[in-house]
Amino acid sequence: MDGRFNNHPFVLEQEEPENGGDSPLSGVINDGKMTTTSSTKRSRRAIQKRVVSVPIGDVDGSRVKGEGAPPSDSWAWRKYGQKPIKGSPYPRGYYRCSSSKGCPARKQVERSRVDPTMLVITYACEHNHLWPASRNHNPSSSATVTTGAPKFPPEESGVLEKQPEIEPDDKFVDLGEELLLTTDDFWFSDVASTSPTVLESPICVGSSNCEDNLAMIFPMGEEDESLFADLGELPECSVVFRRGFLEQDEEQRRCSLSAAPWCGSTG
DNA sequence: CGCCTTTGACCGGCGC
DNA sequence: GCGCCGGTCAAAGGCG
Repeated sequence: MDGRFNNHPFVLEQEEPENGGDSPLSGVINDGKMTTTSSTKRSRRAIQKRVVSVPIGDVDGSRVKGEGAPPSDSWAWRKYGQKPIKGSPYPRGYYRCSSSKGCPARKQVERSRVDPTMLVITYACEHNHLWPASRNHNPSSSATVTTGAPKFPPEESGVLEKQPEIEPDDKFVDLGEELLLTTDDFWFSDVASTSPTVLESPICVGSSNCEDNLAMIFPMGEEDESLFADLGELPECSVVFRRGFLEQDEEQRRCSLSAAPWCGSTG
């Protein structure tokens, strides 16, 4: 994982809260209230998340609403909460995927403390449905998607020009009980397709599972089937998610902004 | 009419 | 055991 993702000048990284819990970042999923099925004993902090830094200039184009304008990814997000974060002058907004009712996908949007011009988006949980389902499903009827209508519908994914490496195809195909990944990485396609300047990288710092995770995310060849089989059993969240530290993210960003695209490849 | 945003309250987890 | 902080839910209001 030596910065194999440092293609992005900005940052992103997620880590495991092994610090003992100093991370100001807390998990999102695992809320026994709603998703008791998973019943993962992991504490909130143990949740894997993906942090993405996005220049506000790129996202605010979709819908500026005060604090952190939710980046316009291809999904419909509904804000369900906002809270001031200790130590941060900016509040954090909590968004939930509104494309699908049962979609566990969530994300936290907050402005970077160090770089007010940057938005730190923390994704948690993956969408359990095809692309913009429900309302935004129809490109022609692109409703008032909170953060933007599906810019790159699966069918038109081929139009992608800015992210040739990313193919926002169907993130996964819901075959009943299994979630099949039909493309490289749903997370990527989701985030990447959001804005051309989105910076995100699934960096697994000092994580032995790193490669494993990556394997789940990127490589998708003939082993797809077997992989899918596994995915079907694995909670999507635990498959591709990563935990992260906003704190670190900021620090790293700071570094990246300073010089290196990304410092502390392994924390 | 339906959906989304906003705000306050409540709950759980973690640290001291 | 207590206090603090983060995260989520629920209700009300506004807008399309």
